[in-house]
Amino acid sequence: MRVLTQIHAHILTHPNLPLSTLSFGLSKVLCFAAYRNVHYAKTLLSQIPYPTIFCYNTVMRGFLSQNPSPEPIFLFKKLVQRKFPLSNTFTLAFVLKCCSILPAFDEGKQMHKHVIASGLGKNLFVRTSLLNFYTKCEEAELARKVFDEMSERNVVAWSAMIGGYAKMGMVNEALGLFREMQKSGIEPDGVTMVSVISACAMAGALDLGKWLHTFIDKKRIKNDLEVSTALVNMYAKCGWIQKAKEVFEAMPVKDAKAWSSMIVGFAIHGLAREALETFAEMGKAKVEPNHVTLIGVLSACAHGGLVAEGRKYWSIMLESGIEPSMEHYGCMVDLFCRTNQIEEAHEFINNMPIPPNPAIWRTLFVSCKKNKMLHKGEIVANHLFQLEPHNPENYILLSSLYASASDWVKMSSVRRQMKERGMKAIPGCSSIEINGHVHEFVMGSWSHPEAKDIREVLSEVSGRVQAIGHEPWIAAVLQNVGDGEKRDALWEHSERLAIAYGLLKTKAPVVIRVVKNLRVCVDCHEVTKSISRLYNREIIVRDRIRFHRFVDGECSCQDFW
DNA sequence: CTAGGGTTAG
Repeated sequence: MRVLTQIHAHILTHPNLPLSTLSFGLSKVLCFAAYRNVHYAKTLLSQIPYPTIFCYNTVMRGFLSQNPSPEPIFLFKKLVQRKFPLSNTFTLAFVLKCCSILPAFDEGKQMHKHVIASGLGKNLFVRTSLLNFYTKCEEAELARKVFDEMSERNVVAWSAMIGGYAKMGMVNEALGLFREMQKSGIEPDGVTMVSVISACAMAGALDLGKWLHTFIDKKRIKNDLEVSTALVNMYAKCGWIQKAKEVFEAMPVKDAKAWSSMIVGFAIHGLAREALETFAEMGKAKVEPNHVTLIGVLSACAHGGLVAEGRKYWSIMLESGIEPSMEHYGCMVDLFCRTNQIEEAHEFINNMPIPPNPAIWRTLFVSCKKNKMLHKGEIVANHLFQLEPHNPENYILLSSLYASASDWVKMSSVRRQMKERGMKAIPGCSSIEINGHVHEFVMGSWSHPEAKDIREVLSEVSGRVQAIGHEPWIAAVLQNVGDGEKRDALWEHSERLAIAYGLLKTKAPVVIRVVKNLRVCVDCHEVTKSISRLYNREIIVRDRIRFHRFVDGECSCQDFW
């Protein structure tokens, strides 16, 4: 940098240099400065008599290589004002990238107009940047429009759209587009695979995920750090933790993200000891943990009920200079709550330096409900309703607090309020993958083509479960109806429909794997334990938070979830 | 000098 400033000074102290030489010299200095001190490069830009578009692009690129900054957008505005020099495809790509990083929706939309006006809209780089910008702003339809209007699409364009869908949570769209891509004859590469594997991880689609893994080997797609990490994550999120571990151990190089995936994987399976051992190994391997690693470690402690360890890792986190975020606080609150240290949890929340979010209050609320602390629960609910007056989940929770205390008057009142405000509960939904197809079951809905057979299986299961003395936990049903109807309602819970379908379509020793959008209720948990013993089947249920592995009447969570 | 990728509480 010192040399650069010397050259800069030299150029400026020779006023008789021809203008073109001056410009050229300063541009060269700017180029070198862009990555070292981008602000210096920006100053230089203003001193160059007639800067080329290349100079502007270089400074923009410099800003993009650093922390998120709107500078490239400002520079572009200058370009537009001065009408010189004219933008090229590189400029547009850089500015759009800046808009997606921030993200800056309005500026990006403006850029779309500039793209059209510039006549460079057909350029692949520009279009892909535009498409990526829209997905980062969660504008699925606008992104898809940009994609559909492309006259030619390469593997990058396809990957951008597939990955965009996956990140927006539109898993089926992502997987569907991957199939279309194959039909179109464009060969997927490692980047494409990472996006598709992530979509499988979200959907819990193990069979498809396994197929993709074979596909990678067969097509000799490079199994780099990102692909392997995505596979570890996918196997963990699809319930096959041993395979996740196997892929992880075979990785020649592991960075913080790879270690974090493995630790988080163990955590959601309730394998706290394994998660902590892996964290220790990570230390031995001299890989610095990041904030996500610590989320994994702390949530492992929470899932395992390890309070002392949780506190220990909390201080380790502070010592290693990781500033605790909402997620870290959430893990600690969860840790106290799961071990029924409600006062401790509440105090921890009150001492948070950042205002607690609804999720944190909900954690505390659920704990109050479990411990039948009606009064405290109402106080916590107040915080929740202040922050989120329009979230139906909060109404459901409060009414379940009253239901657990058999206070039907207050329960109905909450239900009525909910109805009056036009709010609907999110219905429970479970899915099971059979022969590569994901079958979805919604609570109480019998729209599946094989509904009749499923009913038969369920009534047989229900008979056998009751015969061994299962008492339905009817407090799980919120409706203010007779106990008989509550018993029936329990048998329509979505996970039972999915498990019944699994029993119907597969035979032992095939593992029944179910993914649920909400948490499992106490009664379903008990019933699934019984099914695993009575039918001698391993059943793995991924609920909204973690895994339950049912084998021979026991669950891996040891009734702690 | 340009576009697409992996880990994130409840």
